[in-house]
Amino acid sequence: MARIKLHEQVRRRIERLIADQAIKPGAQIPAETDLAGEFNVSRTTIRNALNVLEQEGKIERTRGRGTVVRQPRLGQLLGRLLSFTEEMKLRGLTPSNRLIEMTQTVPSTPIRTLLRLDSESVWRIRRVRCANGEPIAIETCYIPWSALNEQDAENLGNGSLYELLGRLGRAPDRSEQSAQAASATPEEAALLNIESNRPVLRFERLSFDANGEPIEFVTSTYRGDKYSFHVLLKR
Amino acid sequence: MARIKLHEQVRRRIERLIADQAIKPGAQIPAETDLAGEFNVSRTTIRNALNVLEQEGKIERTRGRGTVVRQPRLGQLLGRLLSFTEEMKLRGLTPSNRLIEMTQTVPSTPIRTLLRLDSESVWRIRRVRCANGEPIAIETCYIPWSALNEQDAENLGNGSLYELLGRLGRAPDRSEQSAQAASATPEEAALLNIESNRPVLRFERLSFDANGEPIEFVTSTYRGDKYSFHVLLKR
DNA sequence: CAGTGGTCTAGACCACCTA
DNA sequence: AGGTGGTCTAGACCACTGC
Repeated sequence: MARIKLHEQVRRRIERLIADQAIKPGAQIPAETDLAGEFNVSRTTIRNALNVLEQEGKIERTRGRGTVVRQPRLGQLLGRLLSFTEEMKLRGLTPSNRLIEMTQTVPSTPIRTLLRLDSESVWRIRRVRCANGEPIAIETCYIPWSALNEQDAENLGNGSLYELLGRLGRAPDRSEQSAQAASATPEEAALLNIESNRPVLRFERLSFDANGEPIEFVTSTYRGDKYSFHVLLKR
Repeated sequence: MARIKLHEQVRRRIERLIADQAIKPGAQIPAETDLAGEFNVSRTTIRNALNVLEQEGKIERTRGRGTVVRQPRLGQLLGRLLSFTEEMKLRGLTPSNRLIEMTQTVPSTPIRTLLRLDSESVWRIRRVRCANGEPIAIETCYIPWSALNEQDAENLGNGSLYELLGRLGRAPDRSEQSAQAASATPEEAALLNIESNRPVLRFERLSFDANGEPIEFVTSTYRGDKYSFHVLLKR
């Protein structure tokens, strides 16, 4: 029986209120002390929950004034680590995948270094990622061989890799991600159904499990015209 | 007399230790309880300070194991709101500016809406941003007229806008930023000293002061070959 | 002025790691 | 078993807002 953290329970209940429009965008959320009383937890726990909601862009806090529900204005905000599947669902799109390649190889030295491997092999998984059936991105993902057996790997045609890794006890916990603008190579252009040299967003992501062990290295190429990346920054 | 927050004092002292290599990358930082004893503050205060350092990518915490100084591996990480000037300094580059345009205009409707203006005019400031003398980005920045007088504005050729706004009591506190890949327009290409249609990273940023009032809207176009954007994401 | 979120204290127990 | 960071409590005072 998995123990669910208190502040997570609180967060979900408030998220639910927002999603159901029980508290409408722009409207005020009860004060932190009131929430603490209602949920029968300490104010610290309430604040932990609200910190996450703030980071996700769902609420906005102002000292002396209160906390209000934000009306999402730009696209979906990405302040936390999400899988492609999760992200597309958040944006209200239906994700799907097309598996292009799934092989076991020994990767290049830089990738071996990032994944802290010597000469072990990895799974190399290439997928075209679609939203509402339309190709949005190409993802090439390197998973240490030891993390995945062949049978598990077979389900990846449709499923979420993060979900799978979670069931194996190696859920991603944090990642370093970089983004860069580039031109689509002919191969990318063909897979994404765009012309060569059109602008694309290229991401590299190195993810770690809760032990700080590298669990995946991913490069993704997103169509420049169909995708943008949003963050909330605090001073 | 400005009151400096306790956790900020603590953060700076630890940052100093890291910068001076008194604690080397990979080495362990004293436990939170020990730090609390040393600095004579509560553990909560220590944790507030460490949270920021973690978000900035300077330390890495693992439950049961401890906290170590991260060796920066990718480029500079951007988890917090920085000005161009600050960012370039962090990357060890020398920032400079070339002012292209500085006018007072009434902006288009979408920008008026973002800045919550009716028909008031704004300062429209276009600058080429350079690192070590080389053009890196074009920045077009819209500041509500009321926030800046003509004399202040004159210093912008060389100075930091954020510093100036801070002195006027309207320092940016948070911002919403989006990033997109695109092709350089002929004008952009000329200013950035690249060919037309080369990939660029286009950012839009809407910043707010501590009262939640919009203080600037900025669009920036960065050379795709000279710039990438890094973030640390937590699950 | 009362009410809000921001900061801070001094404890406590837990989950997890290393030895 | 002892030490670590993660969670949580029950208080307190402060800075700021808006009436």
